[in-house]
Amino acid sequence: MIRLSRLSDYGIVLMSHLAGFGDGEPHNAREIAAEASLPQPVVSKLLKALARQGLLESHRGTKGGYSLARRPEEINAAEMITALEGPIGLTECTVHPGECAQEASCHVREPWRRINDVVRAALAEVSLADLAQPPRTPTHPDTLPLAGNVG
Amino acid sequence: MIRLSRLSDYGIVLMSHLAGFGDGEPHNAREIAAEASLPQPVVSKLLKALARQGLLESHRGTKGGYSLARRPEEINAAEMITALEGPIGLTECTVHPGECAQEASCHVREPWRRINDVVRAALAEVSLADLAQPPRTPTHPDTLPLAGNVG
DNA sequence: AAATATCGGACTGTGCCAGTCCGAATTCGA
DNA sequence: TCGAATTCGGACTGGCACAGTCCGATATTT
Repeated sequence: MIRLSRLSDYGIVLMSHLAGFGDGEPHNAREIAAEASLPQPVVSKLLKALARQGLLESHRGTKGGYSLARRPEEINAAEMITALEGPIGLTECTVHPGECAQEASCHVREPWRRINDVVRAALAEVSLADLAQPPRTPTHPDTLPLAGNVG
Repeated sequence: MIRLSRLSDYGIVLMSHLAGFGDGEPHNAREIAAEASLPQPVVSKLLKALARQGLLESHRGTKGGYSLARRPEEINAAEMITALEGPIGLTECTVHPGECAQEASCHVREPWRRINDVVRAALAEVSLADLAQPPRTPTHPDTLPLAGNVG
């Protein structure tokens, strides 16, 4: 259904919570889980994955935890989704060329590729800062790319 | 993975084949299956679903089959996807509000709604005619909405 | 040394997807 | 009027990815 998996959705919520803290300090999985009202094992798993992909920095030990690897303005939705569930692509052939037997004769492939690029671009325009802010007061109201396209 | 299901992908390919025939005549499932090199039961199932959603007209009997309910220019990708796999929405709460326990306190919801709208709009701009045409000669080259946004 | 974290992976159940199949209803042609 | 071809509507099944849990090892702070 062109839907991201629930875990990925959670992951982005977690990122927005981390951005919301404002400090650069590490926060541990338990704290973030409580903040987001999500089960702690799930949160652990997601934070692990995000750190592995370079969006978070991990800090071991007693006062350890996770902190954003970059400023919220420098992290976008496309990155997060890619980190959480692999390359963005509506169709199989966009992500894994060559696995579809009828690629050569497929007339629909090129249009889909363009559509994919548009979706990807739309997601790349949205920063974590935009996601973390309350709806009515975005960080960069003038440059928020979605405002003009939505009714 | 923000991916449409394989069946939906097939469904759109089938629609583009039907558009490619050019005539308004009904074509049966076996013929279309052969055209698209897909198993016939799958094709049957998909055509059934598309007809049920009003995108195709079905004709029973010996010379029966399926034909487009509207002209290819009047059918867009968002419709086809919606018909094949339900409402377009990246997150659960966009499609089924009220099922997520933390909707009230979720800061990310509103931004996601805007992103959804952008994705949906992008898909609505692409007509079946655009999909069915060979890549380099779209029906409406000047109004094809994707051209400007892609590198 | 003890406590607290992450790290890395294995593990399991559930649900949806992909695909098949069948009987009934409908239409066309002879 | 009969038979053939086709859609229609639904049930059914196997497989696989997702969702979520758990544990031992490692690192860091006190």
